[in-house]
Amino acid sequence: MTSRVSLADVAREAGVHTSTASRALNPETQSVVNDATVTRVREAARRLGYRPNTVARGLRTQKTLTIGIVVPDLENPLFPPLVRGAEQTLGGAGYSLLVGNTDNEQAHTEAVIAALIDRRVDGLILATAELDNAPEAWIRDAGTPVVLVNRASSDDSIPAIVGDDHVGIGLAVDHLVALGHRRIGHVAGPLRLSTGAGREAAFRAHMARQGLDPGAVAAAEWFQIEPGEAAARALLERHPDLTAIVAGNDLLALGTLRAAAAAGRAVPDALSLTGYNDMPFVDMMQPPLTTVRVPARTMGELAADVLLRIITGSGDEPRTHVLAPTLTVRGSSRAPAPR
Amino acid sequence: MTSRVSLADVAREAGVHTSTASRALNPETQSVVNDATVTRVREAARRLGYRPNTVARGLRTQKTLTIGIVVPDLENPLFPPLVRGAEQTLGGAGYSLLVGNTDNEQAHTEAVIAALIDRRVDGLILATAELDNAPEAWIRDAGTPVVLVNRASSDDSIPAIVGDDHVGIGLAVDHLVALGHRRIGHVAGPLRLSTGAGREAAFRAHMARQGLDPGAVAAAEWFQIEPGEAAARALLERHPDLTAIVAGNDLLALGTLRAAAAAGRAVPDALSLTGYNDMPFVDMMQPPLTTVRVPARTMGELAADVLLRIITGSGDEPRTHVLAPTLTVRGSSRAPAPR
DNA sequence: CTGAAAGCGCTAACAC
DNA sequence: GTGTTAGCGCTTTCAG
Repeated sequence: MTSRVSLADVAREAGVHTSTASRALNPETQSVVNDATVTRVREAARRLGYRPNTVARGLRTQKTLTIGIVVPDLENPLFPPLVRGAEQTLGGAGYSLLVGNTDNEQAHTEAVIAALIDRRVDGLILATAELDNAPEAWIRDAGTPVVLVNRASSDDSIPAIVGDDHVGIGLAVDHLVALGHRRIGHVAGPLRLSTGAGREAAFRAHMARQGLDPGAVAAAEWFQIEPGEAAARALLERHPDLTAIVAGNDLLALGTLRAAAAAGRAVPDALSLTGYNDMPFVDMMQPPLTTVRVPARTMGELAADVLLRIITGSGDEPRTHVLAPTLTVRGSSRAPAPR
Repeated sequence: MTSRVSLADVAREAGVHTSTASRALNPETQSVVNDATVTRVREAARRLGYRPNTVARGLRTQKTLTIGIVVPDLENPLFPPLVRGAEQTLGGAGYSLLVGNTDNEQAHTEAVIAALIDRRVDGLILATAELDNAPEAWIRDAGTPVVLVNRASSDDSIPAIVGDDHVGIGLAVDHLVALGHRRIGHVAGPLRLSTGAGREAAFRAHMARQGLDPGAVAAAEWFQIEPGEAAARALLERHPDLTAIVAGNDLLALGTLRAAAAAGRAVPDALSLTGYNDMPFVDMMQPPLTTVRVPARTMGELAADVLLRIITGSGDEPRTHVLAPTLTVRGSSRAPAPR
């Protein structure tokens, strides 16, 4: 039970008052204390194996050195790099990370955020994608700093780290058009999520801009393989003449791959396909996926940076960052077969 | 600032003492209080938007309702399901999860664990694989309950949730032998990690049991693709006559795939390959990977269960659970080409 | 430079 | 059934 050593024990051992021990141990206030005393206290602390109680300190200082991060689904490969990036930056600054999963359920999301706020996290990184912004209102009430990641908010006073989905989808559409495709469909993500809705709107806009029919769209229930497969199947049945499909993310693209196989449409020979996110390992799939690259890890780091800036009140006004996506061309897209 | 409502505010609003308010709000002690009072207090709490301060409660009760989980690398696809499983089970019981990454560095691991203990987590799930058990000693000193996952400890009083690597590697070796392979190599994980060392030993044992040469082994620096590629390259140069390779995990198998391609050895035609873990998406690789399945999510749930049991002191002695792996045969293994 | 005293918000004896 | 009191372990005025 070495660790149940309290500051009082250290103070007694060093023959000083707890307040002095506190000052000697805290780098900030250490300069106020006699050098000899500092040494004596530190020595005692070391000898006793003293470890400060972060909970007690947090109660007193109203800072828990803990940040909450909320993601829809840690098993979606987009999120681990993001969490990792945030953890890295935050850890370097002495913060720990409380991670919450929401499964994209509104009710669950609110419960998770509430649990985090009850634990008095110093800040919150929200990577949830629900379009409904209800939580944001009462998070502000709670006075907890927030940064959004991978989605914007209707409340634009909240900083967000987002990829530019309009540009990204444009990259995919233009790539396919340049290859010679004209009948292009879209397997969209859930339209109740900002990423799903945003990319769908972008798809329609870019198709219209290209003078092409933007009507071949099917939305999946979730950003997962099976729903993507179902949506793609429906899309291919309704529009058998499509020569290419832009998927709303990589998991939907993998589902589309399955649906295409089931429909006897080999990718890329009989159907071109693009994904979104460039999540890990899609370069090793069969075929390797052409996809729009979103720098997930960087987004996590950036979100942490901005949050830290808000918390410490340092530096300039923290603002929304829009990251430019790039297109990674691989084997799943090629020129359509001549008719 | 709705949330800066304290229990004292609620008590005042309801016209009772804080202790009464506390009792009325706590389901455990609520029965002690007059029903009418309970209603009045709850009403006041609702009206004021009261949220309990978990930090203050934790200081008083010595329970933070927080569990720490330590993983080597969240970007290794093995771990998200594991963390997810733990989070699910823990969340249902009112606990939140602090997640720490170690990057497999001893020093970093200790710092992360220390940070968690300083935050007075109620328990710790360790999925780190370092063979050196140093941290375990002082975790016990701190009195924090621990469960190990994906590796055992030399201190067998610590419960662990592990897959049976000896059996798992046996499955892979026997599968390849049954296909007709005789010259089989092993791309091992880092031997300083329990999983790396354990699987390597298992490989040698099973090869010997089969009366085959167990000497074709190369260990990778890390459980990652590039180190796997390097180790596989070295192995194939040293033993060009190998017809099959058992990789220490799926990432190493993917690296081996690259090395094989670079050496002009098509998988599975000119080289059979097995992985380990059956991490997400390896079924969609080219070729789909034959691999030993480890139920990561179940392991996370089980670890959480056991930990909860220790914390609440309920039920029988928590013990180590050894989960039986299974072999998933896919496209990366087949009979060797006739010579 | 150091000690005394107060208090962060809550719960748990112990009274009445 | 409810109020009083004390204190979890720490930091931070305020005195001296």
